[in-house]
Amino acid sequence: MGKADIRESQDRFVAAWGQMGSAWGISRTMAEVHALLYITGQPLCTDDIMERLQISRGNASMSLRALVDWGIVEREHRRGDRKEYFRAEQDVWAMFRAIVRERMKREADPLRAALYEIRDSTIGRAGVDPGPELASHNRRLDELIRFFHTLEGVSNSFVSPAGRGLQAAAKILGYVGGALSGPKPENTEADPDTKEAI
Amino acid sequence: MGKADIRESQDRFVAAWGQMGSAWGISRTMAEVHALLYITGQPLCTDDIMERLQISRGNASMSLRALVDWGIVEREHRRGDRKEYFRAEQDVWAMFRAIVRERMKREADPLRAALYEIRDSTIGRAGVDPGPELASHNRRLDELIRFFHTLEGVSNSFVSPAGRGLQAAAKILGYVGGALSGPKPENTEADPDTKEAI
DNA sequence: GGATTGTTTCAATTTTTCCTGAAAATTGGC
DNA sequence: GCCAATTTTCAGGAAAAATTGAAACAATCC
Repeated sequence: MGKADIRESQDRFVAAWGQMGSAWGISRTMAEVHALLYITGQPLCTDDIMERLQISRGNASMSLRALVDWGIVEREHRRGDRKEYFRAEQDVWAMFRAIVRERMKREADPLRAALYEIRDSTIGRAGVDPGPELASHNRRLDELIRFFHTLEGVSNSFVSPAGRGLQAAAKILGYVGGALSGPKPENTEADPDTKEAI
Repeated sequence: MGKADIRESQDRFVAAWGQMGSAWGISRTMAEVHALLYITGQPLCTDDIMERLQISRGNASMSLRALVDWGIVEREHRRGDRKEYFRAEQDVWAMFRAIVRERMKREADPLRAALYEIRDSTIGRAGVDPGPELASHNRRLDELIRFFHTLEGVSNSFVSPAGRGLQAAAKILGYVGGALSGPKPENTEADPDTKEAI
């Protein structure tokens, strides 16, 4: 179990993480850079990363910046050294929260906005019978909107700091589960309008 | 608000859903086919879909099969008609559960298996001091494994049928939240070993 | 303030993924 | 069992995404 073994183990982790990333719409390299920073636990500079992953400077720079934007990697400076170093968030739950926060913001929110927009421009004039086809079209859009609304509520409370967020999210989920089928869980004062709850 | 308006509204939904899909590692077309089936609510045949989305027969066939594999679209036959028709799951939560189930199975499970494999081949000989570097490497892997273990537990209970699943998932989440910081929530008998819980 | 070290940007290229269309296989009706 | 309608497969081509590398830019030191 020497340094070489650890290095190989790290490389395997990097590969596995990179593969997972690409299944989730994240560029393989970006996921690999993150994996490397996480698994080494050390702050690394651009050159370290380029060498270790055999990627170009441009690619490393882009990936690092994206990771910093996502909030799961941070820059670090050292006195007497002009290089920038990068360090990955080491708390897995904090990392997960950052990812959820970011993906909701980038993907779910715009989709929800689009859904509202679509519904509002098709809902038909007030007082006029929409006809069965439009009615069920609107119903489907509404159900989806409701779903995303709930999802956003759960995610918002989850994303708030520390374990508190997890418990808040659990509460809302429990409430939603209750509302969907069967009696409410006891001891829950969470608002069904999940956006405001917690 | 005529048929043409509904059609346009559907098209906009299809486009929005397709875009979201591609951000999540699902081919745009596959997401669009699903969107079309969901938003029309009607069973459609391959030709309907080809024409509406302007895609090739091969593409339509592949996308439909994938959707069926995912469990969010089902085949439908009609007497005296050799065509196959396809109908999308209309319950948004059921759809979400199917997606979670499938993605866990395809991506999280293999990753977790890989993590175990990596850890077990690097953990060092029993009784031999691993040294600080290997120790913290192993700790990081373990934390990740624990995280995925928990995630799997939450997802497994969630994925079980109906609102029950949601509540079960909420319970586990609440427990995890409690364990991570602060006191346990009351009224929770969920096993911390989430895999077996529920 | 100029030299040096380090970072970012982006057009060109490579790689990957997706899609097409026609051929092969399958299915249902008779 | 045969035929025609329908579906599936897959090699090749098209489109999209990721990556490189070099030039522009920025920061730091002396």
